[in-house]
Amino acid sequence: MEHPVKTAKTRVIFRISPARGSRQQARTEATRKKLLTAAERIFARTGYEAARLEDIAAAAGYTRGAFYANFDSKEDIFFALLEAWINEKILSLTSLLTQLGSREARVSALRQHYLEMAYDRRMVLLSLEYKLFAVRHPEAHARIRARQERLKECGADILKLVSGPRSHVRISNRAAATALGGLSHSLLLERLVHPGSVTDKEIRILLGLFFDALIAA
Amino acid sequence: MEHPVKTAKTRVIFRISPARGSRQQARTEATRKKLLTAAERIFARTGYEAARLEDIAAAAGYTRGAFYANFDSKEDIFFALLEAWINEKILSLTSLLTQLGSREARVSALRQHYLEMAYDRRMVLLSLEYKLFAVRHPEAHARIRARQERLKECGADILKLVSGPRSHVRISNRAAATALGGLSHSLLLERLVHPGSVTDKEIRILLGLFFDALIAA
DNA sequence: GCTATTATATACATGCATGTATGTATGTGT
DNA sequence: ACACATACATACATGCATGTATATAATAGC
Repeated sequence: MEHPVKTAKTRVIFRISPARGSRQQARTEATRKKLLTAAERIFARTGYEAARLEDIAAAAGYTRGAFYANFDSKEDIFFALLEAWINEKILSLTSLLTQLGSREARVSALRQHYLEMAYDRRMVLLSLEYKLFAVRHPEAHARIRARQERLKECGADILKLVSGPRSHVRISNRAAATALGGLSHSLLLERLVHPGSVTDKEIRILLGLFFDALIAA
Repeated sequence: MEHPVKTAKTRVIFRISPARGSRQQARTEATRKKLLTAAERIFARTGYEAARLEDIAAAAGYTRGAFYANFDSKEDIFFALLEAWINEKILSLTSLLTQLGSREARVSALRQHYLEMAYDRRMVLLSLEYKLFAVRHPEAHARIRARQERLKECGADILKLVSGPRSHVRISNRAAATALGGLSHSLLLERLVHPGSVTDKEIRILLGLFFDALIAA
């Protein structure tokens, strides 16, 4: 009716009965959220392709009925999750950016941030899923790209704040942020594949080494 | 017969009719190889899960019949490909290791090696597939781990040759090799996702920076 | 050249995940 | 309390990839 176009189920119901009981609305929102966090786990565990909708629903405590009441397809929830996830990430990054004191405080906070990235297993795996999906689905490329772009810009802004004017720079802040995130992710991935192949200490040293080299450059 | 155990189809036929015409043998070997290189392309393009056996066969110029004559399953060819691929990689690495002249020559050759890694699109995607597969299939973990282990050891050996005794070292050669490979891979992945987000020049600089920092450390 | 064997194709059966349609129960407005 | 909408479950239909069994084409030995 109103939407012949294939749109994601982002609460079209609002329009139809705007003043519906906020009780059910809250309930819906809750299951939607549960489904999203379940999807986060399942996608990270099994990967996008192998993930079954039924597993996602079950992990949230529902059946596929609840799923299809809230999302259109696997791709739909995949993108909804990306949206929610990136927003959250950006929030935490900008808070890191704004509540800064001295430059030194900023530097060490940022250093800490990249170090912590190397311990967020779910984030690494999910992030990889989105990147691989983007590479392999050119039509969806733009959507994913736009999201990750915002995150990267955010990281670059922070690095900029930290590294000062970067006079004799040959590397953009964006590239530096990318490289730091990439190194962090790949080190964690390595640990996931070969636990114990790289020690905690080594990760800290490697990341610190690279971080300092970039800041200094 | 000899093998009740579920073994990959690695030419059991040899035993059964040892002196069969080498004509057919060559033919079989050729299609097997074609299937493997096709699988390499398809796996890299679409990922392991989404890859269809029929596409692999078609990409090699056959149908699924030829596939099942040579391999047992998707997993079977996946591992066969890993085997072939790692062996090839190790060969090229050891050749790099042996044909070395001075230490300087070795260093620059190794630098070059890591730089080139950042342009081998197929390798990055494939490598990720194997790592993700290993993380997600604990039962297959060991097989993959063993292969990649050999490769990493090889890289570490080379770094060792290059970096000398590493007196005041806090980072193992293994970890350093891992980190370099990881950075290289993640930079290329970034370029695949966001072409143009990082320039060629920046990649060279970033990798060089990190490489030098590691050698110096 | 004829038979046996191997290499590949074709056709069929099965399973499984998706999506849809319908059912049911719980909440909501009047 | 009644009519109705919403949230979710259950059952069914479909499609598609896998795997297997059978058929055909190519090759080797005699």
